[in-house]
This record gives sequence, structure tokens and C-alpha cells, in this order.
Amino acid sequence: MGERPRRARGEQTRQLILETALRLFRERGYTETTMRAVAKEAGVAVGNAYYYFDSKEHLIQGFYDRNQAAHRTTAAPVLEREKDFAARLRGVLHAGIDVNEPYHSFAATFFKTAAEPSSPLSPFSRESSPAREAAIAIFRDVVEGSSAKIDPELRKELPELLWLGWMGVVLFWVYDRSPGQRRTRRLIDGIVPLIDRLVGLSRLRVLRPALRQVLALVDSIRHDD
Amino acid sequence: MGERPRRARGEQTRQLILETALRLFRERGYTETTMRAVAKEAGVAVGNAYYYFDSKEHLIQGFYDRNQAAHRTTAAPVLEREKDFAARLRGVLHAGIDVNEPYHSFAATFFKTAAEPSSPLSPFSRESSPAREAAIAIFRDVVEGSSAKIDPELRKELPELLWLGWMGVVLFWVYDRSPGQRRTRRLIDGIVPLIDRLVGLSRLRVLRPALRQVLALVDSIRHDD
DNA sequence: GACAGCAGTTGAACGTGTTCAAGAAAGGGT
DNA sequence: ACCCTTTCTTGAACACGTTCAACTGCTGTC
Repeated sequence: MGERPRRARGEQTRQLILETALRLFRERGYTETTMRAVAKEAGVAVGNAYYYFDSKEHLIQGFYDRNQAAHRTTAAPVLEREKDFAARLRGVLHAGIDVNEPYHSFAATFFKTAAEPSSPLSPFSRESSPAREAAIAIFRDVVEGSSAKIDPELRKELPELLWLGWMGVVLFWVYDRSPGQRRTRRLIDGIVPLIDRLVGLSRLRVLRPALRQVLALVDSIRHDD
Repeated sequence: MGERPRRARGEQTRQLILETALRLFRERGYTETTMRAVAKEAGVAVGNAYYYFDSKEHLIQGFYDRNQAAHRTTAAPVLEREKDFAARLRGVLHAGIDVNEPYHSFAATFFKTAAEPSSPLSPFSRESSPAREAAIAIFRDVVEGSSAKIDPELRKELPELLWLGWMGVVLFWVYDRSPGQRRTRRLIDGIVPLIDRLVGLSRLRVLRPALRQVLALVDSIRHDD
């Protein structure tokens, strides 16, 4: 009956282990959840978990993907409704925080593993590439669906720059210990108008050389030649 | 003969362990260096290392302090010689990278522990406060020793903002996999003129409201009220 | 000079993430 | 029916960071 009769068994075990792990992470926290506990709770041997997941960190990838999808869903109504660039950006950023809010303490503890450059969980790693592209796509939507007049050269780079800015906001959020992370909310509300103004200014003739310089810098840094 | 006859012995062991650890970190990398190896190489028992350092991570604090001092020393000649703001800033940033260069691979692995918000090694933690103040002091020197005319309100905040920017550069450097981290060098060379120009513009009447807005944002985010 | 107290030191032991050789289960081909 | 390959599963074993109860040796006190 299943889609892939041959693989059904393995896939089932994989899901079982993943579900169990995420549940325990939520209940006890990441560090406090041992691989032995995951295996025991799932009713398999510890080695079996390592057959499906290269490491404990790799279990978090599932969390990533889930939140990624939730971000898009939560942001959708705003992107549907608003046409103003600032409103769109603001909506998407707040939506991102909304989605992650329940996991703030959990995120703070596992963040250290994601921060390691060589980690597959790093937002810049090759293994996160699909998730990263999906995230950038949201910001491409922010830009392309907006009524703002934007310099064409900037428009091309803007989604990725906004995503980078979003990573900065997330970084701030992880460190934000204020109740309900309201400082992060203030940061968003404060910085969006500034970005909006800058983007608006991008079409001015006078600022063309400066813009070119910035874009050239971004480009020279991105590729290593 | 020593300065503190009573404490001489303990302090000596402490230094020995720290020296050995940092050497092994440099030679083999952080993760690859085991506490057992440090102890053996230093000729002491494992438990002894834990008598002086709460954890393996805490050994990095010594690295922090040392590099902090080295940064100041390396930057001193430039600050002595140059009076131009851009030249001073550029010199200090490159000096910082120079000092950290030998530890790049090591830094990348230990960075994950520093990134955890609750870690005492976090640059924003209370325990790093002295090191942080010392680092900001360098940028205060950059600002105050320069010939640049800077808006007074900005001048007050600029050292901390430059330090924050420096943290950003370090973050980029940690992720920089290009040979000799030349992309980081390019980032510095590219971004310093931009900052210089912005700082120069800060005195313009027209931009006064925008500057005020930015400073207000920074202030409202810093304190949680 | 005996003693108490404390800084300094030891290494076995614990719990952790991870590995691996071995085996079980499930098909597919003949 | 038989084997052979591939997929899946096992749990003991390994190396690591860390802890801790026990021990050593120094130093100031009487």
C-alpha cells in the first residue's frame, strides 16, 4: 500500500526516531537529552539512531525544516495583504520571531552547535543550502511583491542582503533576554524604516556611485577570486 | 625571590597548564586536544587542570586575554603614527586579524562555545566584561586620537559601535574559508572608507534627524525599559 | 618540633556522543 | 528451495570531558 514498499520499514524507523528526539528536546532540552534516552524511548538500539542520523546535531535539521515552513505560512497573509515594502518586511520579520518564540530557550542552547562554521547546521553550510534558499525566497517575495521603486542592481541583491539582515536579527534574538524578547521587536520596528529609507534613496543619481561601491564590495566578498 | 612566595607554586602550575593547553590548541586544534593530553604534556594529573580551570572552555579565556593584549600592542604603532580616522580604524582592524591569524582554525571550533549566550565566554557576558571594556578602549583610542571632526553625540557612542562592527568582522573571519582569510581583508579595506564617509557626513545638518533616529534606536535597544 | 589547616595534586570512575564488527531480516534471482 | 546481496539492527566498546574522595606537602601557630 505504501509508496515505496521496499523502503517503508526504514523510513518508518527514521521518522520514529526523529519524532522521539524532537519531543524529548522540547521536554527536557537539547543538552539534557541523551542519545541513549532517545533510543530507549523509541524502542531501538542506540546504534540504530546513528544509522539514520550522522550525529545528534543532525536531528536538529528536522526542527529547521519545520520552522522554515511555518515561517512561510505565518508570513503569507501579510504578503498577500500588504504592498508597501516596509510593511512587508516588517511583517515577515515579526512572523519569523512569532514562529520561533516558543523555542527561544531551546534555540539558545542548540544555537551554539549551529554557530560552528564546519557544522552541517550552520546557515551557511552546503547541507543547509535548500533551507537557506527557501528562506531567501521569502525575502525575494518581499521585494518583488512590493510597490517600492528600487534600483535594478540593488533589487537583484536585496533578497540575499535582507536574509543576511534577518540572520543578524535572529542572532540578536538568541541573545535577547528581555521578557518576551521585546527588545528584538523594538529592533525590528526601529530598523525597518531605516532600511526602507535607504532602499528608497537607492534610486537617487547622487548616491549611485556609493551604491555601486557597496554592491561591488558585497560581490568581491562573496566570491573568492 | 618571587613576588608572592606563598602563591608562587600554584600560579606557576596554572601558567604551565595554560601554556601547554594553548600550545596544543595551536598545534592540533581545539577539539583534537584532549584534557588528558594537556595534563600529560604538562606533567600533571587531569584533575589538576580542573583545579585551576572550571572547564576546557575556560582555558580559552586565557587565550582571550592574551590576544586582547597582543591586539593592543600590534595596533599601537599605527595609532602612534596615523592621525587620519580611516587609517587608524583600518590599522586596528588589520592588527586584530594579524593577531588572530595563527589561530583561525582553532578559533572556528571554539567559536561555537563562545556563541552560546549563557556561556561565560560570550563576548556579551558579564564575565567577559573586563575584556570587552579593554577592547572598546582600543576603539575609543581610534576615535579620540583621530583628526576627524565627528558629531559630538555620535562620538560618544562610536567606540562601542565600532567594537560591535569589529565583532561582526570577527564573525565573518571565523566563517571565512578563503586562503589566508583574504576575503576578510577585502571586507575591511572595503568597509572602512564607507564608515569613514558616514562618520564624516554625521556633522551635516540635513542628516541630523536620521542620525538622531539611529542613536535613539541603539539606545532603546541597549537598555530594556 | 608538633600540629592543624589549607592549597595543591592525584587518578579512578561516571556519563556522554560515537563507532563498529557482527548478526538478523528481507528480497531477488535462479 | 537455495543462496547472495542489500538493508537494517544490535549492543559492547572507545575516547572524551568532568567529578570527587582521598592524599601530599607546605606554612603559619603555639
